Amino acid sequence: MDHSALFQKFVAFTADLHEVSHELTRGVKSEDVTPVQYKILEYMMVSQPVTPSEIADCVDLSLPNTSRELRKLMEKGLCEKATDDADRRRQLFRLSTDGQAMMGRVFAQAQQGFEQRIAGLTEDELKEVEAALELLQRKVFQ
Amino acid sequence: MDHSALFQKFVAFTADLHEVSHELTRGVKSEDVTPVQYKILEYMMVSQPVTPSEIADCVDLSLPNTSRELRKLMEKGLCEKATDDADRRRQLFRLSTDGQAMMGRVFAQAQQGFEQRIAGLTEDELKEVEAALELLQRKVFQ
DNA sequence: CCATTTACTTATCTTTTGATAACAAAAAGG
DNA sequence: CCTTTTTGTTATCAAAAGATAAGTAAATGG
Repeated sequence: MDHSALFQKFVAFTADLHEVSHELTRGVKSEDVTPVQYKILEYMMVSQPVTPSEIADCVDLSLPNTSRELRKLMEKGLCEKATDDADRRRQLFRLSTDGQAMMGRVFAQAQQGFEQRIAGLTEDELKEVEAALELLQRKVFQ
Repeated sequence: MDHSALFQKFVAFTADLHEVSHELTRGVKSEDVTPVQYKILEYMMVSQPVTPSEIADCVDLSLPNTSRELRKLMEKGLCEKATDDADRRRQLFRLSTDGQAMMGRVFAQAQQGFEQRIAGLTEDELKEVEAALELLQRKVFQ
């Protein structure tokens, strides 16, 4: 198989997915968070609680800037901080009730957009989609 | 099929792909362009020539800000401007020789990273990957 | 103990990005 | 023609994000 052609398809695919996911989360701008702050909240949504170091790693932010954004998120009442009892240097951050609610709304809206996209598919086609997602993750993303 | 479960998988998939593509284009930071400028160059790479309006639409930038970034890219010698003869209001932008060369390097590096990821796959598996990409584009991205 | 390392914070400054107003030139359409 | 619309530019200001220096407190490891 021609690896270059496959790479081209991968690039086009990536561009398309990026556009779709951007469209699905478009509504977030109405809420009062910046893009970087949203990325932090999204990360908290999937792995809670998290330390500033973990966030800095995964969101690709310096530790001082992570600290600043976390402070802003706390001021907005979207997340909470607690000291780790096992290691009192570590700070554990999690979404507050409001933060959970907000991210819940965002995900619900994204899911609704996703549902519309797959609305016309049959059961068999849905299974194909699921299989394709799993195959790409397994073979390409590792 | 459970649509919520499928959506969860889609979210995880999107996050993974985002991470991979970020890793593949990591080396661009060494070149002297900002993230927004890189997006413009990437867009020019796939569709040339482009007008400021088209860029503004696709890269999600206001027209004044697009104009500013295009000026910076021209100052850096990465793209060129020419007036459309058919409609002299329209400005046609394309990559300069340097710009082509730079994006060529970026794509070559990304392709190299991609090759490593698929290095262990058999011919049949590569065909599966290609089929999965096409299926998702057809059924979900439209 | 005590020096060193780790985890985080605060403060400050620069760069990048976003938003808006005002303008110019070409085209479109009576 | 002459008004209106389209396309793009320039200028300016504010907000967001990046970078770096300096400092604190807790843990680690002789």
